[in-house]
Amino acid sequence: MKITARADYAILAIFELALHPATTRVQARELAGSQEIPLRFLEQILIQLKKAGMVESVRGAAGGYTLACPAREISLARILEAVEGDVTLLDSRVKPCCVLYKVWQEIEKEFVKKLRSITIEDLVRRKIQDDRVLVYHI
Amino acid sequence: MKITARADYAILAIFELALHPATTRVQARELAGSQEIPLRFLEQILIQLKKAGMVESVRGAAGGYTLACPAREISLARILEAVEGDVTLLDSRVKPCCVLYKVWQEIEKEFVKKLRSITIEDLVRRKIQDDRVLVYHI
DNA sequence: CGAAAGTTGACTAAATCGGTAGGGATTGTG
DNA sequence: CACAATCCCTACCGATTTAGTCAACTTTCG
Repeated sequence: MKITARADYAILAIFELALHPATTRVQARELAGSQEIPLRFLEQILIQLKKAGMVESVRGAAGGYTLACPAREISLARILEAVEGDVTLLDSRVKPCCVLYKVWQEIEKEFVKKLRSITIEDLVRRKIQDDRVLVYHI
Repeated sequence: MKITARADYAILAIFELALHPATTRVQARELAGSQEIPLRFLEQILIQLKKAGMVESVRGAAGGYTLACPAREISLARILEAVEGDVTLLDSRVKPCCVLYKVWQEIEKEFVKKLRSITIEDLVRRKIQDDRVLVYHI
């Protein structure tokens, strides 16, 4: 019932990408550095995100990553699905016959709905707001 | 992000106990049999539930388990806390500095609130209703 | 006392998690 | 062209968690 480090990193990486202008390429090394993610581990995660169509990459000397679609189209649910396979509370072991099963399904449905409603754009907007509050405060 | 078998079994066991009259003792063997839970594994779980004050046990030849409090006072959250230690989405690794942290906390809060609102009594009520529907249907 | 039942702690096999490592493919630069 | 920087792919590894088993012990009823 825990968010995995993998998922956490994936969200942070995409978030960091979204903070850069859409046209500039950001290198894995830079993403790893700014969010304190082990580089080699992040590279694996980025491959998953690429396969899921959320980031694009350019190889070679001046290569790097960019978002493959608007931040508004990338929800937390989408990222979790990409790196964890699926976003479900029950695994296949549980039999769909009992009362409890229905209850879990209800809870899961609500949970996923929430995850689907929060996008990277929301996170960016929140951050900008937070930063502004901070500035006012000084 | 999965419910563990342990937690699932714990809820099923308490649910099964709640289906019996409050005064009758139910043996671990019987609970295990009716919910298809490995007996030895269930015994471990029952110990945890006992320590958390949700079940009482009587040893010896005519021993067994009973609920230690009304089914209405046993929420899913309480059971999960008893067998899994805590009900949190983030582990301590995540640093509370970033925007994402706040978002996770919001989601977690909502999730736990839901788990706290569903009690074993609710499950029993639902089951009775389901069974009645079934009877009507025949 | 003896049988039935609960209790406990140690143990284990398998899966998952959080990474690391090596090497190959691709591309800009000198 | 050579080379360095970068991404990509596969394999591996140690620690932890999960799911469960086993043996031995204690308690209680008859």
